[in-house]
Amino acid sequence: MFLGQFYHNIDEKGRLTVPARFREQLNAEQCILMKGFDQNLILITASIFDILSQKLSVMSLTDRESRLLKRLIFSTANPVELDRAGRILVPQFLRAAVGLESEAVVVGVGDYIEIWSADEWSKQTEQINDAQLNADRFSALDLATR
Amino acid sequence: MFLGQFYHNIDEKGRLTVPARFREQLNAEQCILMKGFDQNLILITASIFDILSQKLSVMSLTDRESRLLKRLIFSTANPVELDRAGRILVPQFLRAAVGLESEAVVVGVGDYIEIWSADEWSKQTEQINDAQLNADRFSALDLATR
DNA sequence: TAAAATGTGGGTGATTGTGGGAGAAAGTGG
DNA sequence: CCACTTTCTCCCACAATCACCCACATTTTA
Repeated sequence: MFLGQFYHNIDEKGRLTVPARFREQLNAEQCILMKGFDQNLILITASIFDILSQKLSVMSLTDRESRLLKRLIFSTANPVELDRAGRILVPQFLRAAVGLESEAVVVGVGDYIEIWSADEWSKQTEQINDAQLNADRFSALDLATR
Repeated sequence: MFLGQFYHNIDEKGRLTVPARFREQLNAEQCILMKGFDQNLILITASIFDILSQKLSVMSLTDRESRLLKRLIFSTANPVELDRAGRILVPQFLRAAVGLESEAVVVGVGDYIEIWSADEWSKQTEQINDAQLNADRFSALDLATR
């Protein structure tokens, strides 16, 4: 499980250090880097990506929305590997797509990892920290410890 | 069960001593430190956190609210361990999120533990101790001894 | 009163994040 | 097909941080 948030730099070559805590889970198998559904990138293991792609492949070709979704996922997906220092290379077109320059935030979201520009992430946390909104969201989750 | 409140210092390295009374219950399994729903942090055992994360993990990636909810929970959660002196390391971004500097209050709240900055805690106790408010505040909650 | 437990601080070696250099591979144009 | 530029891959170096250990004063327990 991927948890927490880490502020890391992207260097001039487009390399991004993956937090050490995440590496062990990622190094075991191949990883996919793709565009997310918000202004972010998603980094997932190949096995989780397979689950997604199987769900996509049963969707109908005649449905316009499902074709769009397939394009979004498959056309932006890139296999990536960690180098010896635990970094991935973020392709230029993905950096451009989400406004990633030098400051990035790597966020653990359970089964997968999100990568944000520092600017976009601070916009996110503003939404996340809106207490009143959260009260409503959590009531939907029925959050009890027992 | 976690009961009581304890004033402890956070040192320059961000370490916080967990009250000795709480340690035995926490040492038995891994713990998660995450942002709470008020201006505080929450320390819970992994087994309770798992209940939460399972509800979140089955939610769809295509639903905007689900993605926000996952971010809200997972991005602030951190696995922590007690060092030999019974302390946890509170990540810098969590300290910043709730204004934790040197003086902290560790509060037992039954199934979990809350961590407050001394300032925020005194605001809390003011509310709790405000008799005028308390007269009717909880009337909607059904609390009986049998 | 002695012994054990607790909260607090600091030192040290290992790990982590970051930057840059050199050679290999790939794309480009003549 | 060959030179040339650009990109990528692998390697090393360094600074900052972290995990682990020990020391010590104070409080609690026997």
